[in-house]
Amino acid sequence: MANIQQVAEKAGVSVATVSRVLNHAASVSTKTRLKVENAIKELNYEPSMLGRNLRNSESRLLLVLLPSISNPFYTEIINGIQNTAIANSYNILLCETDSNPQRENIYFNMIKNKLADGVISMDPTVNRQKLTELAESHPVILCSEYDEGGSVPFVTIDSELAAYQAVKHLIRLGNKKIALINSDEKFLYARQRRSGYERALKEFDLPIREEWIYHTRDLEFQNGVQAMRMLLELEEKPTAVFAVSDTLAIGALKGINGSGLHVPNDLAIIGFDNISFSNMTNPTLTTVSQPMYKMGVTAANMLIMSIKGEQVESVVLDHDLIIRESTMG
Amino acid sequence: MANIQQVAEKAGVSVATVSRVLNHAASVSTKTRLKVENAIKELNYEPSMLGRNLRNSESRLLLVLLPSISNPFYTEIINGIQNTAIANSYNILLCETDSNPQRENIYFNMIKNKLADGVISMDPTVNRQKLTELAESHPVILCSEYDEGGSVPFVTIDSELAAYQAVKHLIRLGNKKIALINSDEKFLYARQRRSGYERALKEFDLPIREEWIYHTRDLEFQNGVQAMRMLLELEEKPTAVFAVSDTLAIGALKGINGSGLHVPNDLAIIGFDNISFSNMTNPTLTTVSQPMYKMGVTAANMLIMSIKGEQVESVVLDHDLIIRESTMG
DNA sequence: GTGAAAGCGCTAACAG
DNA sequence: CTGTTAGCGCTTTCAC
Repeated sequence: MANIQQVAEKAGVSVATVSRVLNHAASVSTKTRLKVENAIKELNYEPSMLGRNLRNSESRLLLVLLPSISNPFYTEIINGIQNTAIANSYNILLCETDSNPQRENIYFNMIKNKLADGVISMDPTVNRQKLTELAESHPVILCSEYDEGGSVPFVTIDSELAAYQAVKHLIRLGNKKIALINSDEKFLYARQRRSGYERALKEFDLPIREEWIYHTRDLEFQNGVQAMRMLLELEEKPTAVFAVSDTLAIGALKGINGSGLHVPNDLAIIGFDNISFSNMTNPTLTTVSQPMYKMGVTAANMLIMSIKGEQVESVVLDHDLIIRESTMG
Repeated sequence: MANIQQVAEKAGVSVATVSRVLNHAASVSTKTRLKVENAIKELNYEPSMLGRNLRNSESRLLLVLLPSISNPFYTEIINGIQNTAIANSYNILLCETDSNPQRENIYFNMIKNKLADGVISMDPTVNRQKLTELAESHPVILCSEYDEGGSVPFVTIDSELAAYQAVKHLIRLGNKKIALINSDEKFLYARQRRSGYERALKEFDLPIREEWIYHTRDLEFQNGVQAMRMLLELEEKPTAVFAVSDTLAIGALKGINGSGLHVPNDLAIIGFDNISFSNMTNPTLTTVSQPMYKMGVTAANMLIMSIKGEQVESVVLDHDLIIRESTMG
């Protein structure tokens, strides 16, 4: 691979001039530019980002941290991020942390090392302290999951309200025994969604029973299946289930299908996220839709502003309850 | 952010010594090392990969090109790649091309620019000529989709055989009218799977009817739904369907569920890929399992060997037919 | 309008 | 065992 030196020699100019041509600087005569452009073509030259980045100390790369790409929830967000990034001449680096602190460290170092200009974290398991520390000297945006009272800007939805509305929908359908399939309450969204669930129950004077609240280890389907099995073994079975993610809800659906009970006739289900698969299940899944693409766009725009040194404010976006077959009993 | 110079000053040594400590070179006295390590800690120093990479002309980053992260098929492959990469002190850069040549170009340039050391492409829509050209001077491995008769090493499965076996399974169950939901036959795997489908039919003297072969635009669920609707409108309806991807098969399942027909009693379905969803559908989906994790591991190992300058041979891995409810009529 | 030269942060050869 | 120094590829003053 040719370098700028060789191009300069071939064109019979200095490296400075080649650099000027590359960066579309004004002060190059047409004649010289043509010579340089020809040399570039002939040598099949491509400028090295490494040299450029070192010099400019910017990489035009954005890091996107996510716990796992297996949850389709992230797909649309990433599209939003990616399109916005590209529109601003940035590229994105998708980094799966698998909630592994060691991997996390690797990626944090990439930021510190100037291999990336900023980071959008969607990983709720991320080490908060380290992230906050990083955010003091580097652009960081949180997406979806965030830090209550923290200093790092975020974009998210009102999880408490969304959960409240979802559960209220179940109550209006006549359900009095409503279970919650929650993930680990170390996550803020899990605490918020539980809180919304409880607010709705309280408002309608329905009891909050611990045995109807199941906590899963993570958001894989299988956990939903397992949760549902447990709930169906109870003396007093719930007549409706609110799951904090579609993956869990779909697993729950599977668990019910295996039990001879029918959704929505015997049991109503609501999920959360509106992943594409939630419209493919049988029955289709009622769910809370987050504006995923918009979240991605917003997060990326915030990050890019932050990289430019501008101040950014956190954003709370709107959600929707998408009513489908699983609550049409 | 401190640089190596400042660390050297603080420690009262030369930058070379600091570099030695950073790279765990043997020839540093314990006393000096301690001094340097202290200085590093005090200054909160992190070496810049940019400087290092420029010097070493390596980035220890591997590019992974995929058309879209929305197909869960890629998830496990990526896990395999990622784990292998990390075990060899590489990191991966996930790049969604959306089958967009412009994005592709960006990523190819990253390779040329030494921002990444090599690339694994899983994108069947990738510009073959450009990729082959790139492969002449840079490490490139194809994963899953490959170039027949091309020079770029690949790891894949025997799609023709897998399709043949899947269709044969349907025939053995007594089906004589078997439809194929295929993707665009510009893709090699699509041509191969069709070929396997036809071989099985011929072997049992079953007719190959064009109206039972449906081509989709891409692999999104919705295309499967659409395909199934078309097939169910035929005068002579098929009694079984082989779809070349689970996403299509799941869509087809959805299409059937909406029609009042029953799987597997009225219609059997086989998919391809064994994505995690395929076990969550109702009924669960019979499918061809590709060794996705192993494919990822193999591809990554091949790429790393190739980066080291070693010769690598293409690999064809084994597949399995996973029999589930959708063919248990 | 163009060139010479410094320097971004780091490593490695060489010298001592 | 440690320091000096050149140089990776590029951009950007500063002269001319």
